[in-house]
Amino acid sequence: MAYQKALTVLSDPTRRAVFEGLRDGPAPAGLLAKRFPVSRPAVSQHLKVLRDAGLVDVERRGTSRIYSIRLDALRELRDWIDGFWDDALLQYKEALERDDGHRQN
Amino acid sequence: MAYQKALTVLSDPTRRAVFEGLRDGPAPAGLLAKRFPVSRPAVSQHLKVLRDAGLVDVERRGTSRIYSIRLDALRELRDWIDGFWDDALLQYKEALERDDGHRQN
DNA sequence: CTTTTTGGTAAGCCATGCTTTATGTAAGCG
DNA sequence: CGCTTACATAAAGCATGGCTTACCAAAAAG
Repeated sequence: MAYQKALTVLSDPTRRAVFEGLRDGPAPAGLLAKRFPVSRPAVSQHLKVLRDAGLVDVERRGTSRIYSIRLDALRELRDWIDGFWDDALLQYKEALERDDGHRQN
Repeated sequence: MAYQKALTVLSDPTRRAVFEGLRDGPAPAGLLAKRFPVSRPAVSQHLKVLRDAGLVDVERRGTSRIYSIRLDALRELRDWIDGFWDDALLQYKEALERDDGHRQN
């Protein structure tokens, strides 16, 4: 049930942008920070939140820390959304059929 | 690019619960409100936010208003997550192959 | 046309949390 | 060893936003 944490964490635009910055591959914190109009500590804190939520991984290499997407939490979020979508779609189809049925009566 | 609004809106636990309350089918506002430990106006406000984000639809029937899931916004969110997931998975596989390659050298 | 039912709107309080500046830490470098 | 690089952590300010109480609106019932 960690999709809830993921949703909470991905709600902030800046943090979401930081996370999306890892979409093409791992990157060091500094490089991520330079892309956004907020201070470097701000990005650092966002990364911490993302880490605590299990959305990213860190690996120290020399003085820099390489961040990367972590699949587990992302998968839970995907599964939740997909399940929700499936239910909603099914609901929609059933509603259509009910309407057709009524029209025939 | 409405997945951003969806993510923002679904970050609040109560609001998310209200939204999930529509997962099994449409429901009137009052019935939704009774399920949660917050006041009815609070739920009303959450429903307004969900409506503004395009996540739910309203239909007036008598004095009550029937809320239901709206597919469009949900689909955008699903597509974003799925795309992100695919990219992340691809990244993971490439990383594995790189490691294997290094091991063989 | 008053009352009831079912909700939405307004105002205000208060906690959460995002941001910045300042400081701390650990690894490479000369 | 200092010094620099690269980043984290701490403290504080300030805005956002969720909750409650109080009030309003519209449809149905009688």
